[in-house]
Amino acid sequence: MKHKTNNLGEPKKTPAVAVDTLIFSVIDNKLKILLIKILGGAYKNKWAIPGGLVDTNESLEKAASRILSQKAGVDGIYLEQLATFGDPKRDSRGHSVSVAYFALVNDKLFYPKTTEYYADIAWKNVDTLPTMAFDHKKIIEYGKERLMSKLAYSNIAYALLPKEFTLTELQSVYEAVLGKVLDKRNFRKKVQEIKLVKETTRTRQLGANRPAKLFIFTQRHPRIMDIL
Amino acid sequence: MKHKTNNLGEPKKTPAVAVDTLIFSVIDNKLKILLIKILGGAYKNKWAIPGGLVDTNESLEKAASRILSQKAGVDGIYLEQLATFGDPKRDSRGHSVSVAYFALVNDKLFYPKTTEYYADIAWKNVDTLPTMAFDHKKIIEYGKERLMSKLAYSNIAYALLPKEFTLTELQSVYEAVLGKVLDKRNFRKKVQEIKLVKETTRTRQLGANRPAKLFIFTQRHPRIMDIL
DNA sequence: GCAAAAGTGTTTAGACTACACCCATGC
DNA sequence: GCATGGGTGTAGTCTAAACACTTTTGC
Repeated sequence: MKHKTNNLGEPKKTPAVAVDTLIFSVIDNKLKILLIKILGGAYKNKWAIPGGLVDTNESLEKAASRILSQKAGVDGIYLEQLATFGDPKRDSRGHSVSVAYFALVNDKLFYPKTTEYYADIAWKNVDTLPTMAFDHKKIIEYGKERLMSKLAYSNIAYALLPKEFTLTELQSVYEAVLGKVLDKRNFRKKVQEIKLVKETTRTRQLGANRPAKLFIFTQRHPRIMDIL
Repeated sequence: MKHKTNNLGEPKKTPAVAVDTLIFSVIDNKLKILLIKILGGAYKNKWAIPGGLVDTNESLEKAASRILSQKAGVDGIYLEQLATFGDPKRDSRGHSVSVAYFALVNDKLFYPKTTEYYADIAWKNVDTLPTMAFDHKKIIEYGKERLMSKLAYSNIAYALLPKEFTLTELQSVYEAVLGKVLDKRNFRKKVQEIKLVKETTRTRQLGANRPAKLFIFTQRHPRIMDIL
């Protein structure tokens, strides 16, 4: 906080500030995370979560959005701060403090495409990660825990689904994140009782079977509520 | 994360990194926080939570401990990361990112004494705060929320109490933090059922009344458990 | 009429809430 | 014997969990 200066009046040396963002989605009933492959340098060809340095006079949230937009082509998604990692050895090239963010997207919204910044970009299963650069494996584990608990006590699942969805789709998002099967009747009863979702008049039919009612979230803004 | 450099090979400019620590305690059945009064500069005589800049090659936790020890004479307490605040306007003197930590102490352990770094240091009621510097009021509110919820689903109350305590003392810590009265019978039943505490053979007698059994925490390390 | 996914209720056990009186002590 | 805080049990309500069959559709 206090901008102490040394006896030369120069600012004291502090670590660099970066933001790194975990982008989660549920695809094919699996919890996935968007990873990038590093182009060059000490960590060449290692996978990492997208991130970059924060500019002075830029807020952390703005930096996170800017970096995601510039480097991964991802825009306008739900973002929430996760935690800050500052171990001096987390990056072998010098001390940087990373403020980790946590984002949820509905995969239908966008397909990753490599940019000039990265060697590759891809959705990876969260529980079979490739070798990760820095302390990113730890950050992902931490983020997964957060996601699991937020799903249980808030409505953020809305960020993982399209506007309209079936209750089966909603349930399988929960099952993919939590890694366990849920009781269909109890689940449906609960999400309607607590007004997490409400039904529309529309239906969707995929195969040769009964059409499913389409539902929407009662609120598409983060809100605390007991779900499981 | 990535240490981008500009075309001169100089490191890109990022904000300064500080840590600020919320030190909570329950004193006289009130939730209090340890505040310092700033000595000079733009925020002279405003109150703030103790903090300071992080050195390069110093971890955030180490920086927090060091600063608390140097500047407030507080050592060896429970510390946990709260969140990071990075609004460019949070400090009028320049952009700094503050990693806020959250500490709990048993007031019996120490009495604040002013150091050369501050004009004053004192315990203040959390719900009647003086005018605060920076965005510290917001940080305190955030920390109070965290404390309230952690008390409900973990055993961290141990950090607010001495080794041995009565159930009445334990209950009033909960009541002070949560700001509401709890049912004595239900509270006692619960904390023993879930083995949050266990009784000792010792008792304590204060006034002209029945002596109270003394209890200890079953575990004095952070652990998740449903309490309320 | 059959395959495939959607949809729907009831029972049971455990947890949480509300609530009032006796106990041990010092003076 | 009275004032003070310590200590205890039960009944009613609510919530969570377990569980299986009927419906609608396309072919």
